[in-house]
Amino acid sequence: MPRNKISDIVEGRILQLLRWGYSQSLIVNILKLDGIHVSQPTVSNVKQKIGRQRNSESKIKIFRKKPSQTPSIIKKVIEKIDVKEPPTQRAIAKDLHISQSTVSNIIKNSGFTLRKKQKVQKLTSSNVMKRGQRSFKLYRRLARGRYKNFIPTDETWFYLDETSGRRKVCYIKKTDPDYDRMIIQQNTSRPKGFMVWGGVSSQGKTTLRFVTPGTKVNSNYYINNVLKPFLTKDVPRLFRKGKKLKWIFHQDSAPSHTAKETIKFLEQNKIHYITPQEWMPASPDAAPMDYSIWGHLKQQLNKTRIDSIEELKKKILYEWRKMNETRRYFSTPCIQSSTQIIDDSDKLFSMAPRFQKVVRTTRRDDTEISRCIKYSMFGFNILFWILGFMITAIGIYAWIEKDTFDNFGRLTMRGTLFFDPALVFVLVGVFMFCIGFAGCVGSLRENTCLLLFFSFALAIIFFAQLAFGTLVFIYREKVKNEGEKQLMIMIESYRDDPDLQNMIDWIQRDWLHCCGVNNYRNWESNIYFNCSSKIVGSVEACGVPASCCRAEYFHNNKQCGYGTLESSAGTHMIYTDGCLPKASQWFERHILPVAIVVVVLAVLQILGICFAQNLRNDILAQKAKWIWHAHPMMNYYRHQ
DNA sequence: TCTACACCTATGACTTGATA
DNA sequence: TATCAAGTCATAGGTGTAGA
Repeated sequence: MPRNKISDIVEGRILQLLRWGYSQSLIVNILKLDGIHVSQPTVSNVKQKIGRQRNSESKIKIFRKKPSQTPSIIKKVIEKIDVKEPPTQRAIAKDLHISQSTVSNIIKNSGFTLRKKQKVQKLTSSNVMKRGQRSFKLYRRLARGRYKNFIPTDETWFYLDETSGRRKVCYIKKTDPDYDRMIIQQNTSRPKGFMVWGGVSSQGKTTLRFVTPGTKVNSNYYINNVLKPFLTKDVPRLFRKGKKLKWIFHQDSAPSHTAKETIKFLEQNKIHYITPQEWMPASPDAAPMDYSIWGHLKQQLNKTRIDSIEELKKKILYEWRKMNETRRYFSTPCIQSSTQIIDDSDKLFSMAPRFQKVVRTTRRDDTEISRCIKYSMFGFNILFWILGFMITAIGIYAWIEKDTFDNFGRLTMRGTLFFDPALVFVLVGVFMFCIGFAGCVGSLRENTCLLLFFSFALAIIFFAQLAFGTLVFIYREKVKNEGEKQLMIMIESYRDDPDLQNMIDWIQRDWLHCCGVNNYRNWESNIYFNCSSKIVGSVEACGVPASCCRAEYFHNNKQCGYGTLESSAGTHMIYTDGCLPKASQWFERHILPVAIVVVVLAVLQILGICFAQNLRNDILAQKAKWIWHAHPMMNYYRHQ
């Protein structure tokens, strides 16, 4: 049962009644009449509570077993965090014998917020404009895996005071005027340090080159002490001749890099390099050395305190060597950084967090387009394409040869259209041509739309064949009757279409050695071979086509079929069996080869669909990267 | 019958270890 | 380092009961 605290009004009413001398039970009854339900112990508690308050100097104190957030503890916590370099919460908790969570709660309740001190990049309107002009061009050069050929290089300063192991956090109050700004670290004047040059690529990293303090890094120094050793030692090691990689030198637009002498040296040595016109200043995504590698290295150095320049050099070399295991991420032209960028109007907008996390990543990105599948698809489909083209050409030629206008006229004639072999050739050829074109060009040009069409068309053909086969099996009697009817139409049209005639002749004479649909007498249905044609003086009346003649008679007498339909005539010179039963027998005899052909066709179709989908998925995966690389400005402008 | 007290439960403030 | 869930503890209010 929930217990609600009695209100101050009820408490005041009880107190008033007690002062007037009413007993506790009477007070309960009086309050009941007023609609207030309290128990007698409650009245007793009020009486005792007031008594305690009178006896104590202050209000009722709340005693807890282990009060942690006491004023003194809170004060101590605030004293510890409200300094330039506060200790960790864990250390504070250990010191004050409270938990880290309690420290966190005290900090939060006291109105403090944690801020990480970071250096920030200043992005001028000029930088913004250059990004807009140059980003697309640069990212096009980096796209489709070409970034693997790049060697981004850069110099940076390492200072002793950056390696003191100091924490880069501070606590700030909402009332602080700098609350909405990042805390910008200021370098101390004339710190002890030196400059280091280095570079990374998908093939590995260069040797670090230390610049002697006090040396002037001009074009001469850059060529002799950096570029020449790089060309003679690093490049042969990283890009061996067998790899055939056209490596591209990636450097920023420092004065020594863009000097005429340096450019001349690069061109004389036929080095492909990023020109000053392509370089995007202050762009974390375009300068992995500046915003990722050096940052990572400095982060590692900052963890320990280093007291001398020599020690710093050793530590840098040690950390540089350790970066071997994460070599792959060097090849990705994007960085992990929480860099903030300030534009001219001092507005803050975040950019870098949108970039991929690559530092310390262990997951490998091995996705690429399979060349084997791509060129297999291309090779197979180009044959299919050429074959389709040839079949179409033959069909069109045959169709035109017959009589174009007559053919167009016959398009409207029901029942004979699909028995035109030329037209069948054209339709099949066009279909093969389209599918072959889609598969061939789609795989070669990595066009996902064409590949989708290709796989979709193949899938439709496959399922249509499957459905056709199933229906034929289920309705085999009906199909047989319908086939018989259509074949009879073909026989009736024998003299109307030369191609149809050639086809029927080939079936009867060369393939099945048959005559008519069910038997040779089916030819009576053709007007030219029907006995009634005798009236008009047709020589073929009461005969069968010459293709019905047995081979031994056909060579000697092309008219061996004449008169064979007459009742008195002999049939020993012609085939008397119909083509339909003969065809049935042929399939029964060749069931194994037919089945093999069907299975091979089905497998080829399924493989075609799988290959096309696989290739399409690979392309989409690569495109996702390409789109990301090609439009880094999308994220950038979104924050303006 | 009245009162004080023990005991029980609900509630809320607080602490703490685990974990993201 | 922040946050969550579970546990701890004090307080308020209800119930039952012993004692005056």
